[in-house]
Amino acid sequence: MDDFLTNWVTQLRKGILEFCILKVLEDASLYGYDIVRQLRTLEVLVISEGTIYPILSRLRREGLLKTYLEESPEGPARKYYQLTNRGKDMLGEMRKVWTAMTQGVDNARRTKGKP
Amino acid sequence: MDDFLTNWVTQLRKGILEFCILKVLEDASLYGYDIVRQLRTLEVLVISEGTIYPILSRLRREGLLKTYLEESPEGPARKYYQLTNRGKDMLGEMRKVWTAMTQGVDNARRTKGKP
DNA sequence: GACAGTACCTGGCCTCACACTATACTTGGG
DNA sequence: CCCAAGTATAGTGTGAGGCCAGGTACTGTC
Repeated sequence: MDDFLTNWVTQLRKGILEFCILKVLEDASLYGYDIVRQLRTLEVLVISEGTIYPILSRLRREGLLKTYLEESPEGPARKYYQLTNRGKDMLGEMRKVWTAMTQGVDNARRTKGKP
Repeated sequence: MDDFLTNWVTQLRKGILEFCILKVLEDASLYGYDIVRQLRTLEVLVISEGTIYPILSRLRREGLLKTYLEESPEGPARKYYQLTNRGKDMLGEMRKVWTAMTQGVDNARRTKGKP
């Protein structure tokens, strides 16, 4: 893929990842490694662990997520992430902005002088 | 508005601005100051000149836009920006990614194990 | 016991949006 | 005549986010 386009897609992902992480956590609590797999099912959001752990830490620091540990039958303990009330509220606000943004972009074109 | 949300919206804009600029230039050549006014009509994309000129320079450097000067009846000469062929092609690619991305995000949720 | 898979995390790099600032041309008021 | 306000373009510094590369550690298999 073209360099410019690759880079653009990276930029476009900014903010969107946070949004998607909160969205997948809306229905169920998940652990980091699993979130990566979830998002990987969306072609345009192929990410690695190095990308989402910093995001998860930040979201926890901001009070949008809380965590608890649980032992795993295969590998080290899993850290589950769960939406807080503040997280749920924020997700609602973000959804509004997202809707406005996508609709706005889709309608973006030169406003004609007179019809 | 909440600090976190404000910042998130800023991040979300990344990449989207470039896309919108190319989009508004698809129908007609415009000069920088006018592009700002065009995009300001979209509530979520309120930007200032300081934001758009670096983007325009970059897009021109990348060969997606070309420019020509034209005198103005009110103020200094205007620099009009126009899509190149490469710009048109790129816009097409970006549109595909944008569509895939927005649809992907809207479908983002926990994939159920078994129904 | 070496390897692959699972699971978590950090540091440094790059790019972008934005606030701030500077420049320059035109028009109208004191 | 100068100064303020509106038009128009441009550069710099800061801060934040995504990502690559790398590191740690636990479990089961050949």
